Amino acid sequence: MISGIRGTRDILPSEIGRWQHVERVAADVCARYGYCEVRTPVIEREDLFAKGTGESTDIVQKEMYAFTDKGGDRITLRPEATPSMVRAFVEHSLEQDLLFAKLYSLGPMFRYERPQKGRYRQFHQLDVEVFGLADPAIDGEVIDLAVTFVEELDIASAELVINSVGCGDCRPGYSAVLLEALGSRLPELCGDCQRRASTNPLRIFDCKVPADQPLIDGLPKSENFLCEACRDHFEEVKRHLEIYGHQYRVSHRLVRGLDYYTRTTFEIIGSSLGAQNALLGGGRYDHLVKQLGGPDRPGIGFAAGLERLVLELPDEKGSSGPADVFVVAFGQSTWSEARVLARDLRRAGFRTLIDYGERSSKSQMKRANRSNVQRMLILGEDELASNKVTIKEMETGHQETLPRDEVIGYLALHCQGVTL
RNA sequence: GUGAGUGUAGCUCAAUGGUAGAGCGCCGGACUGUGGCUCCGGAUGUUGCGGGUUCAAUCCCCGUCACUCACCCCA
Repeated sequence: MISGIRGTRDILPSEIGRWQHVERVAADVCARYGYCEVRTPVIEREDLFAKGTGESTDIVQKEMYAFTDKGGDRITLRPEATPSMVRAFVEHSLEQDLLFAKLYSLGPMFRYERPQKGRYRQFHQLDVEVFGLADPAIDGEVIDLAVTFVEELDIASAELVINSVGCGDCRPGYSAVLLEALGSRLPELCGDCQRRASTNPLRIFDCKVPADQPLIDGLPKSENFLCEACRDHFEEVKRHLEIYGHQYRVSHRLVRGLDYYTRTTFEIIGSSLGAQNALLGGGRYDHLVKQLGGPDRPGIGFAAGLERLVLELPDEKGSSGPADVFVVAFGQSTWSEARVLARDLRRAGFRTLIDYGERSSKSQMKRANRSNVQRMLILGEDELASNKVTIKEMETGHQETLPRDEVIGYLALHCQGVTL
């Protein structure tokens, strides 16, 4: 037996309904907000992520599935979608074609990490991106889309957290302020924090080591060090969230791990996910498009982890419901007609089951019962002779015999969600 | 990459240094034209894999793989 690869999973029939539900809501919400779906390849040139995601990030340094293909090119399985979306936007000059470059995509990403609750090596994201709009109104609308998406999935107790990480003008100054505030106490922090102090001081705020918290809590808050433009932008984003009536928490500790973020960052946190608790996260990236060789266009977007959303979905969501009808052949001579009947019902739009192997009527009915079907349609020799069928409702046990050409009419009345 | 815990039937789990059992599920029958309830019968395991200790290992030891959780990182 050859098993699946570590960190990958099979999504089985018992779970697929929940996935389809999440994907359907995602596509639906995006369409209502004016987003166009795009699908980009799962393989890209390694450079795209080195330049886009950032050479210094863990994702690029140690988590990419990268290889040399037969032509000698360095290829990688995409670890995130944003650089691909930027590439597609630039490569096809989409800003010429679209009134607004509002795009979304749904698909698998790959990172070589140790699997954990809500974290897999192949995982799936909804990726939402907007190019060319710097107005804080779009920040507000993107966040509103994210909140609406999570709400429409009926995910309870999700929390919206926002922050501004500033821009190229003010962030270096703030980093320096942080280092200065830490000063001689830096060695008191954990090893990771000391490493962060030299690579990206803001990320000290990500630290979860309990002993470090008092010192970190005392650090100067980013809000007080934003430049005027960034501060105004952030205030406007907050104003828009208030227009929409969304609850949010400002956390100066929300500093995201990717290099390209500027100004607005946000996350929606789930409640039952364990350590990997971000349902979705994103932010503004005003220099990424240019950095990847495109025109100087701002961008903003987020990625939502579908595994995590499926995990947080209420239990009853996405159950596909029982089939409409189970055709039971009573007697050896009725099988051919029973199969034609089942075929006709299927063509008429009803979810129809029928047994195989010419098993006894008893065992067919046991299967019908086990299949949780709503009703049996019994075709026996008596019915065959009179061109009728017997319909038995499983729940009540009520049954009646009616002419065969009235069956579809009967089912149309009694089945839900059928279009004829 | 680091740490901890766990791997026994399809599922949930027992068991003992002497080559494994229950419940649920599954299949059949009682009930040959009526499912669910009940009763009766039946099938299924290289005890994750490899090695070691031992007369003998599912149990003890080592390795490995997988899963789970946490670190790291992030969706």
